[in-house]
Amino acid sequence: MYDFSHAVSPATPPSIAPYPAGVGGEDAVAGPVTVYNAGAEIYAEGDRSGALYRLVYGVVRVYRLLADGRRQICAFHRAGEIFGFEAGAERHFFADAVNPVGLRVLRPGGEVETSRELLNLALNSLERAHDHLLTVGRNDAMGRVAAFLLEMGADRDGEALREIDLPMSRADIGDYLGLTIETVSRVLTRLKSARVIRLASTRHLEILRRDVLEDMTA
Amino acid sequence: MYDFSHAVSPATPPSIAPYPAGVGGEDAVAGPVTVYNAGAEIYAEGDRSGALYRLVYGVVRVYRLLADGRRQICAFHRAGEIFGFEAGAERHFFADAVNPVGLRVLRPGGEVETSRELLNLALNSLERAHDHLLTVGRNDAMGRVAAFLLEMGADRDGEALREIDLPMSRADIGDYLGLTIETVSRVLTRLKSARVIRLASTRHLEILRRDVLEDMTA
DNA sequence: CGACTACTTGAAAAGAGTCAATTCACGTGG
DNA sequence: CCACGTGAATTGACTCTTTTCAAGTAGTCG
Repeated sequence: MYDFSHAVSPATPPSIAPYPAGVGGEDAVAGPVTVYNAGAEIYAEGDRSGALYRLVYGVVRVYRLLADGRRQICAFHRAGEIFGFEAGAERHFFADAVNPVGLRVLRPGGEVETSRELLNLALNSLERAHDHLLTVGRNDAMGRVAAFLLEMGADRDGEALREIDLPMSRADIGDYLGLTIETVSRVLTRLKSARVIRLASTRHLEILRRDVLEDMTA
Repeated sequence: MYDFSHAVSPATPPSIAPYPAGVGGEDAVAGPVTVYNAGAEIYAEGDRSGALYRLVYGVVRVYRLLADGRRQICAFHRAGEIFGFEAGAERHFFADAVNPVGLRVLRPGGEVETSRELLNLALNSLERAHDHLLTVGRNDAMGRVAAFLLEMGADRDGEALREIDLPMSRADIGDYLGLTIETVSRVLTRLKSARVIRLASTRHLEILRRDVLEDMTA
């Protein structure tokens, strides 16, 4: 089930930088941009899978929900990224908008080239999943938050950013890293006290000592 | 980019069984089986990627090594499984034989069908990675070990097995689950005391109460 | 039989979680 | 424009789990 009721009709398709070019390349016949409000669901577990999405702006969280309400966020996606890969005919994940989001639905044809590019995209997703597993599996709370900040503190080309906007809540960060919100908060406070970061406000920070963060990630 | 440049052209498009079907089906003109001793390296970080492997028998561990010696095992592969997917031209992982292993090297051609099947295989790997992330991210020690036992206590069709052989060490299990060997050992002892499992020997056990294990996984 | 490695067990310490109380930030309405 | 209410974030005190460090035991291979 796909609820578009909250989706506003696309304003103007913002032009975006070329990158994982290919499927739904920018210059190609780009479909309309669908817009979602913060918190709006993009797809849910049980939905029929198949469609892929290219994020034009905003941040999307992809997650699983457990019977007891616990949540594991698998990934945060940002502008330019493509998400929505699924192994089966049905979705096993939920995806929704962290903040206002605009995206394009990609409708892959059956061409050779497309299939290859899909493979590359899937392999990139796989790599990210493994990186994330490493973060969660082999780091203490400090290391996980450090890894998260470094991830958010780099643009898509890996270029380091000094200022970071965190559109997601502490709860989102906790569910991404396998920590409680209290622990996330305490770690950020410690990093602030140690002058590794500067917290301009709760959702906006500056990295003062990137090297220290990198050392924590191990 | 997925580099097929070194891939040899496929002999005969193998007929494929339904499921993670595919590339290098058993009955097709299968290449020679390469044999590895326990502990032998199949590939290493930095090796050129591209080749895929189909495991004929034995268990393979795929892992990452950190600068300080910590290790994160991403997956254990068993007979029938295909592994070796990588996003770049170079491998980011190590793979070696847990016990004596036999495998076939798969050489994908560039055909449409092949590329599609590769995509399916990659998506299955992705799904497994996400399952593993969930295990490690949202479970305590008991839950992780329970999930591990259920994983090892099922054959490739998901059929439940009562008796389990664990070819891997406690250290392997710990590095797979993000736990220390002591914790793994203690949890197994607790499960034994609670008569959830029976430990015939350190590497061989029997699941007495599968339902209890399932409840722990949440 | 002896040496080596894997595994188990125990006690103490560290880390993260839980519960609870504030504090903060922001949007709403007076 | 300010007061208030709501949800988010922080902080504190305490508990519980897991790690760490240290023996000790069991298996295995020569």
